[in-house]
Amino acid sequence: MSTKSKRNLSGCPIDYALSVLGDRWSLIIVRDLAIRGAKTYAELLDGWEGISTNILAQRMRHLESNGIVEKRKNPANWRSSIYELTPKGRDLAPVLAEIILWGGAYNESDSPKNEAYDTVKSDRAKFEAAIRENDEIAQ
Amino acid sequence: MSTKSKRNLSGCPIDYALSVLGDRWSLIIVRDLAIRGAKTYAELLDGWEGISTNILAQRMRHLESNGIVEKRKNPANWRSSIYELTPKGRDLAPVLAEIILWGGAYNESDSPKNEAYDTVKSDRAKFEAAIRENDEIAQ
DNA sequence: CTGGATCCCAATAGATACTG
DNA sequence: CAGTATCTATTGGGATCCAG
Repeated sequence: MSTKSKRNLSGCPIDYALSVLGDRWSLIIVRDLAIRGAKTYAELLDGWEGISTNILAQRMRHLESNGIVEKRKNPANWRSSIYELTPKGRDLAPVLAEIILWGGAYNESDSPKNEAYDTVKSDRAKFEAAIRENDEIAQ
Repeated sequence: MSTKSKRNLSGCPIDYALSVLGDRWSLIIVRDLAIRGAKTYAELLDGWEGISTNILAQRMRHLESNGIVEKRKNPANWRSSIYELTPKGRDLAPVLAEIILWGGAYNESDSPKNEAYDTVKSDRAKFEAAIRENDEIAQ
């Protein structure tokens, strides 16, 4: 098992980013935490795409060990945990912004309704600030 | 087989981008075309990370069918083909830029020597313009 | 109940050898 | 040079099980 980082041989910053986020699910999870306001395992499971439990658990471990997310106890409900982005994770805001702009420009299908997707286009600084401050602009 | 797009159920622009680029290699290939000046299959094979031949062939087909790259004959050498980014592919420049900035900020290892990585930091517009114009700032 | 772990099985990714 | 063929390894979905 081992949370061995998927190897970043070249030292290239893109390769490094891919070693942390370069799979089909990690960035979806970041998106759910950053702009959909998901906070718990159950909320992450119940996303738009339907990740399975084993993959989610594995990715959360990977993201945690790479300093993207942090897990803490929910003070309001001791049975539940709260996941949140670290500053390193929140620094992905500009990456998310550019991906949303590119994906929005070339994807034919309609985006799901989410204020954030409009915000990126109309006021990108606001979008990024919201993620950085962990304010919810979401859903 | 089939170059079936890896499914973009949710319509989310991020999910769309991931359906095209969300694996360990596609963005590496885009990087090699955009900033390392690779143009042929052999040059792509001979990158910093060492992709294997079957994966490269498969990804090139996927990228081509998703409108990111274009293949044409090399006018100077009829036995060889030239791959290049389409405008859609070159529009990934801002995404690459943000990834390089993020990866550069958090990756401990030294980046390989490439002018482009310095250019992003010092003059981002120049970096993006170079990719958009298909000028080589590379290696 | 929430947050997983486990198992089974299908589908993909990948290394290496080889070919038109 | 630009791939394909083959074989192995890893990932992923879905159901179920289990611990706090």
